[in-house]
Amino acid sequence: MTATLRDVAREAGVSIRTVSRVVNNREEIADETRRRVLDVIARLGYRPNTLARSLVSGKTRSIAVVIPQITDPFYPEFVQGVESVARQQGYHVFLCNTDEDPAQEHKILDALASKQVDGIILCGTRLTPEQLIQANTLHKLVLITSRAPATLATVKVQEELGFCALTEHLLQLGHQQIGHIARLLYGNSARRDGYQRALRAHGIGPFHVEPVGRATIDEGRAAAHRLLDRVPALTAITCYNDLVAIGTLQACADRGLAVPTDIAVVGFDDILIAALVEPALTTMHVDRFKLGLMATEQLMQQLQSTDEMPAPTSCQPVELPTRLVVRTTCGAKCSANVATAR
Amino acid sequence: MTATLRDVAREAGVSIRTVSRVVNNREEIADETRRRVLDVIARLGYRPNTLARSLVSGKTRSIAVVIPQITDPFYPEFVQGVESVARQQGYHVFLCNTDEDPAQEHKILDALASKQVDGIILCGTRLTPEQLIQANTLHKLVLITSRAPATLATVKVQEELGFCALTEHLLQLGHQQIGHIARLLYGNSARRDGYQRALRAHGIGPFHVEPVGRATIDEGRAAAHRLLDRVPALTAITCYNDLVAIGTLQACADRGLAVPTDIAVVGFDDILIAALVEPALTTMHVDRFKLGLMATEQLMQQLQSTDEMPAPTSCQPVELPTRLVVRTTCGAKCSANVATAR
DNA sequence: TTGTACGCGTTATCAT
DNA sequence: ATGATAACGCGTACAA
Repeated sequence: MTATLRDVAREAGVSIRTVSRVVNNREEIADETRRRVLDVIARLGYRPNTLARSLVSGKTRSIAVVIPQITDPFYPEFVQGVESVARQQGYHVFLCNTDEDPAQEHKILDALASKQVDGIILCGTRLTPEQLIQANTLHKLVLITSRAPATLATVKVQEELGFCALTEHLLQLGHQQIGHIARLLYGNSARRDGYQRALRAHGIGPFHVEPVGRATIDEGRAAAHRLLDRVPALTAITCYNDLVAIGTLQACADRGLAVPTDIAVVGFDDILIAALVEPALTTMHVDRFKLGLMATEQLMQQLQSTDEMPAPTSCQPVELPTRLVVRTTCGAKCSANVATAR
Repeated sequence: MTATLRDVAREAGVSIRTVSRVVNNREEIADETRRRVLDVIARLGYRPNTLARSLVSGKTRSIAVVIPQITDPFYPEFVQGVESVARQQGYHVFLCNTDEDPAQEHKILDALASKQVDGIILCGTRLTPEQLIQANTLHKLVLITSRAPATLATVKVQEELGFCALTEHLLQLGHQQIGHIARLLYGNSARRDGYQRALRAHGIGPFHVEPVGRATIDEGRAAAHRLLDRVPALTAITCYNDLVAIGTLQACADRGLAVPTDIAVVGFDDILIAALVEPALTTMHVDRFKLGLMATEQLMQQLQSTDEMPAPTSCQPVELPTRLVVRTTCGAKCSANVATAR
């Protein structure tokens, strides 16, 4: 069906090796020969078989990006970043959704090992540290997470710092009763920690944390209702991310609470929708495209490292700063009122 | 480094062939032998090398989905659909962004041929019909588009029909001066055609079509301004998609036009944001996840077809219906007013 | 039930 | 400058 080196060689009356040389622009070849070979290549529509190449070289020039769900608004831009530097470097990208299921994630990693991908970017993993270390022996791995074994290559968003600054912003506006809707992973959350750290710095307590299972609009709405039922005096709610915040906005509307007059709401990530809802959401911007770039560059470094000359696996994880985006839902414009009101 | 069949064979004191049989659960093997082999496999952490397998079988069990941009809100759910049935069938998915650049698209298709992917789902292609037919000789191909050569396997959204129904809805509400913001590809657009068909059916003219280069919020906003400058009497604007419609909403706000009181606006696709903007957008729902499913199933059929028994390449393209979602921006609630007003 | 040997399409090592 | 040939890791006739 599709032409091989041998076909070209036979047709051009040269050896396989010669064709191979022409294809790879190797060494000197008689111009006359090269011309003839190139001619046959074009005529037969020959294309090198990457499979065979990879079998010999041990490299596939393909990587995988493993994420919970591409439909989560956080990931498309991230993946775009990954793919853009990957292709620029001649790599192709497998996309794998785990559906937030650890078992599925495990199966995927296993299958990718057989697939001989050169490296993996693993996001929002649900695996245990031990499993991650195990996976790292199998793959060249870059993790995108805030809770990772220190020995693994990691790129992280400054979640705790960012969320602390976000909460601090509300505190500056005079809020004292601040709640938080958290998404806990094995009981942990860097964002919740940031929330708590900010309150603690101001000597404010207790914490009002309400968990969601998944970080969706609907779960956010339900959680906000639970939280407000429990602590009606809240003047502000910090949300795990923008989707949850939008759900919270809906819950406030359900209860006839005006935002930001009666209560402030803030999100995290700054997804497209955040700027479009009414009232527009105050949030922390996370440059997800850049995060994808950074992760992939990190991975590429690992890929270029040899065994004798291992990459300077900077023990320090690469960190991506966040940026406060003040819109309407925090009531920043009303800061004077709030300040004088207390 | 990583164990091969030979390693396992040597270690277990059997032949390569025997190990191969165990791995593939082939034929009968003495339980004793199988046990011993499985034991060694586990101990050595052997994993079959898919590369080598593929080289022999001529199948990689990987497909590619080629799209303009994963950050376009249309695609994440589509890709999710693709990946879900692909994995279920044991296939992995390469994700390739063309950035809406025909040259890039061409390069990608070329590279994928070398990659030996088993099939490709090609969305929103910018290639010419001739190029597509050419590409189809190189790949098993499924197209997602409204403008495709009839001989190629295609899954299409009922864009013209859907847009016609959408426009009809506005006509039913009494609108007479209806504009359209179009995204033209080589001068064509199924959605614009639907708009025109609806008007024509009611004997209404002329058409008021304003083009955008890319279907984004910003371009939509600018186009809406141009359109309203040109035809201030418009009582409704139909937009190529929801992003453009949101831009149009912003343009209306810029001009102090109340929606839907002063002017109606409708979109297409029903992306998540459509329900969240204020006022909520009336639009046509396109089940993008299902579209992904359908495309992949179509491709799987092709993959299972042999040369002697070619797939019944249904000359008829598979079609996905759309569904009208009435929200606020069309002013359906005010239909009585509008009807009596004329 | 198990083993031998060849082929998949390339690259790379040695000759010539 | 060019050619024979051995890997790469696996599946599979064909033998035993």
